[in-house]
Amino acid sequence: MPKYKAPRGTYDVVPENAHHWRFVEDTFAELATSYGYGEIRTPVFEETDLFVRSSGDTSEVVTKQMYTFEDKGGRSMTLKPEATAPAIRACLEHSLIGQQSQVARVWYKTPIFRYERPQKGRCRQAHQVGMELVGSTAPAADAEVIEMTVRFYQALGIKDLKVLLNSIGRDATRAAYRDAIMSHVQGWLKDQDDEFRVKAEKNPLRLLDTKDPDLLAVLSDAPIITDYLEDASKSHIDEVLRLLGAAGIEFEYEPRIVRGLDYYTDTVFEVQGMNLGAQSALCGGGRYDGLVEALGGPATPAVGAAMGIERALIALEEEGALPEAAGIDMFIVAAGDGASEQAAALARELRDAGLSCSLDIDGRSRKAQMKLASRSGATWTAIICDEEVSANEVTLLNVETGEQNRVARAEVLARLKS
RNA sequence: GCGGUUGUAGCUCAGUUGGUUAGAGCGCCUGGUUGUGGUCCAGGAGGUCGCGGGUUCAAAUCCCGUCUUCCGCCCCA
Repeated sequence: MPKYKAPRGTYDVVPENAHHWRFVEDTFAELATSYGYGEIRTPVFEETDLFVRSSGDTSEVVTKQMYTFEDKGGRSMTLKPEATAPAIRACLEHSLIGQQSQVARVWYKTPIFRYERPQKGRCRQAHQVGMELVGSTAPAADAEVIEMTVRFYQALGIKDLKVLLNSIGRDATRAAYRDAIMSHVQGWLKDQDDEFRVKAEKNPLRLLDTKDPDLLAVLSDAPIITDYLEDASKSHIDEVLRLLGAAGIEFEYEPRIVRGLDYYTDTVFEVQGMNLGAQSALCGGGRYDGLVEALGGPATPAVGAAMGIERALIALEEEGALPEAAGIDMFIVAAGDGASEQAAALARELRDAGLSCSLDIDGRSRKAQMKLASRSGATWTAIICDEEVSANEVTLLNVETGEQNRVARAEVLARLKS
């Protein structure tokens, strides 16, 4: 009916739902703060090259999904399709990292933009929270980030999930494994259409997370990347697994997990929800020891993760774990001569004292106002009608208990606080 | 980007083989009854049937296009 609608793949968050978002965002902010992470905010757009460099110029995101435009100065800009590269860029720019042995821990909350075919849990403007731990090669860094993601979902109340973990090693491992996997699928690949051929050519590892049953069958006895790991990678992931075990984190080692962005090295992981349909990934992350250098900084190790807010909300809804909206403290019902002035004065007094309250401003009937009070979810209803005005009193109704008292106007605040 | 699906009041949906002023429930507003939400009673507002074109004497209903939704693929958070 309205002429204008939110663009395809976008949506509005209205007051009815906004507290769900606040819940997820606040939960993450508190968690990250408790781990000593500081918040970082970066622009919604960056130079296009930043993302091409970081995500890889053959990645799906870069080749097909970016919102790229030329600004009036002729520069190519892109709405951020992911949050890690901008965060690292900002850390470098402000010298939060780059000094020797310097470790930075940052968290963020941001929209991301990808031109995709919308589906449930997949929007063109999506939102993520996430963190980056930059400057450490220690397996404890990987473990810390993974532990944080798990505790995040625990804190939200999402129970139905699993943590999938893998190591994809470094360049040498991937080169060797790429050859191994290609020769394994070669026979099958010959009879396939271009879709698989192109994919295999660009990045054979991506064949691993296919849903195609034929390919899955072919892959069932394929070599696994774990057998190609170099000693350093092997001992690194072993230690990560040991630390997670010691922290009581449940996970599955899954050699078929790979990531879509090219910058990952060694540890990669994913948290999957159970009820999300095709968009099962709640969270993705891993180690990216080459990214800082690729963005022009000194060689600096790093590990991080990003969690989709929309998907967390879907998971919460599926599990019936969305929080109730908090009501205001008081609704003031006023009817009769001088009542509305009294009500306005009382409202000011309450607000000065840090309490929230609302009232009717359109002169509705007492019944209508009582209805508004009920719907507002207020803990208290104050009634100021003729009798109360002349006696300089207020009737206080505790909505939960049904208890009701007339108290002197001056005592209202004290009564609420007791 | 590919295949499919959806679209009628704020919400959930009816609307028969094309046929007069497009309906219901819930919600919303007003009044009445209980000093005061709830209940009950009476009344009311709100839709160019996603949008555009076509066929027809006549289109929510048939055809074409387009947008949107959701599902699968793809991709990923």
